[in-house]
Amino acid sequence: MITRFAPSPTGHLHVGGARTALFSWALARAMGGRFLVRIEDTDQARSSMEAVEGLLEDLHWLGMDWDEGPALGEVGGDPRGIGPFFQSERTDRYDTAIQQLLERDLAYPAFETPEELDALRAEAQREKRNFRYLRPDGWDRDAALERWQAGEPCVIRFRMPRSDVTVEDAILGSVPFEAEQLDDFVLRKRDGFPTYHLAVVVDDEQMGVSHVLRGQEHLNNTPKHMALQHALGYRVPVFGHLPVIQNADGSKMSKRDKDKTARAFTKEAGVDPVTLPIESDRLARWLGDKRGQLETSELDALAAALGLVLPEITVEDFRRGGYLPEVVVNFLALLGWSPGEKLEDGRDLERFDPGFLAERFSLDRVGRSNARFDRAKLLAFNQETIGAMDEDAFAARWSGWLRRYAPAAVSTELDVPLFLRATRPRSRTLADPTAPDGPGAFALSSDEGFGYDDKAVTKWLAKGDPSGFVRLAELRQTVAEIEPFSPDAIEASIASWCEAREIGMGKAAQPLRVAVTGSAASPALGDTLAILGRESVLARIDRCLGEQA
RNA sequence: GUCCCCAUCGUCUAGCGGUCUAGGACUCCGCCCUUUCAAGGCGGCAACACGGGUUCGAGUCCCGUUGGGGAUGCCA
Repeated sequence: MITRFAPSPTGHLHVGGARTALFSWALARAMGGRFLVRIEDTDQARSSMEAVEGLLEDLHWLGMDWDEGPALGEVGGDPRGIGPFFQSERTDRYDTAIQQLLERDLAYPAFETPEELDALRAEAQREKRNFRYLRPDGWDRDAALERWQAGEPCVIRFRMPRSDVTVEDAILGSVPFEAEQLDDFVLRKRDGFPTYHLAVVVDDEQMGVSHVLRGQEHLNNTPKHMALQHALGYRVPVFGHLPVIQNADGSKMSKRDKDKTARAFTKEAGVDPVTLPIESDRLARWLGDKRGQLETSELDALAAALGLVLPEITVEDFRRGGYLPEVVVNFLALLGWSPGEKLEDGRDLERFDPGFLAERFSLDRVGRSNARFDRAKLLAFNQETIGAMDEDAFAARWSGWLRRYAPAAVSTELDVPLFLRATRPRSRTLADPTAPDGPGAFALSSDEGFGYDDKAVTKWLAKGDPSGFVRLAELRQTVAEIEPFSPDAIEASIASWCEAREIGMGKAAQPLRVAVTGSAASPALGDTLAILGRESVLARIDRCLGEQA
């Protein structure tokens, strides 16, 4: 068995692609087969080398390895001599295939311009007809070949056989397609590059791919691919079409969602284009073209300029968001696959690592219905995994994330182990401890840099008899003398202070907490104060007393 | 419009004709614990889209309706 993942390098790996890759990888691993990666860069306008590198790194980060394909460290290579793995470097092979088809009159040049085709489509739509391109009956082959030979710009189309095709899908079963629905699709574009349809068929054959897993959005393409395979005398691989991953609103979760969100927001915001970080002609074109896509960097810049939060779509988005790769893999695997096993206590087995998938994955347990991507559940999985790690493992993961995404977030003076002890149980992602509104925010601002929550001040400091301010002033003295200034000693000292006055801990803890963090919620009091350090705590108490009382 | 796919709690799913008064997870809501917020423990709400068949028996099989999704590109 040979499976493959064949992304087009137009940006980071998105979650749909990640799941396709994951299932393909897991299938090969579970069946003792091979898994290869191929880069489908036939769209010259949109492909880039940075995207290739990003894609490979995303795959690697998720824990997948490939036996054949572009090299990334130890992974990849070409042991069978089936490369290159970039379609842009395989054009001779596509030309050969096209030549064969042309000679047998199974393919032919077509000279309509894109504009003419657009017009034909528009006309068909007006008349509520289905447009499909077919070679006319009285077509003059010699004349067409002559024009082609003369170098007239054209595309090469496949002569789709006028017969019904049934796709035997390993997930969906038999899927019939009527001949009337199939048209003479393009094999080679005007720019000389093959279309996806031709390239994928040629490469899968030449690379010996036996099982093709892909999203259901490709199901309609499959009869075309099968017809091509028959025409070229190729083997037909086993196809498996995976259900679509949907957004919360039920639409397909796609890379273009970022463009979609940004486009809608830009139009609505009604800002002067000159103030935006994108050249105005390009911006106008993008705004007017639903199919147009900006580069990731452009989108990020635009979002920043507009104060817009782009939807998380790519693996990199989730990595930046502080999700763990094994959790992403686990969650993605559950979107359309389940092990179908119960634990001893009657719960479903649903938490597993990539190794489990690689051992147990099978096509017969892949679902057929679309699945919505539920952030809440992903977050819950991430939190649970973070909570279950031992301290060192968590610290290592967290600092790895910090170095990559927020190297300046914490000062060198911070007691990191203590900080993490306090923030980890309150964190759902690696980004949470240092998030601006996260559980560790109080420790990351200067003594003057945070604001006081009015409600908290009123409730815990202004009210009461004696008031919180009065207690706070008394506590200041106690706090100044705690030795050592450790969580346990602080807790013990405050507790005995309360005991002596026969009052509950809350009467002391809350005024203190509000004074040093500005809010009524923070980690345990001992941890909170110890993280700040005595000096900072006293400074904040003084500030509070002076500013709020 | 046309073609294709799909249909169990709000969401992800288990269920492959009787063991289903439909199980689990997430979310949500209570209660406990508690110096706050979390975490943790316990409990609760919540689904077989509808209509016909087939069958002794249907969430499970068939057909239709409705609903959702995908495709309809010289993108992949």
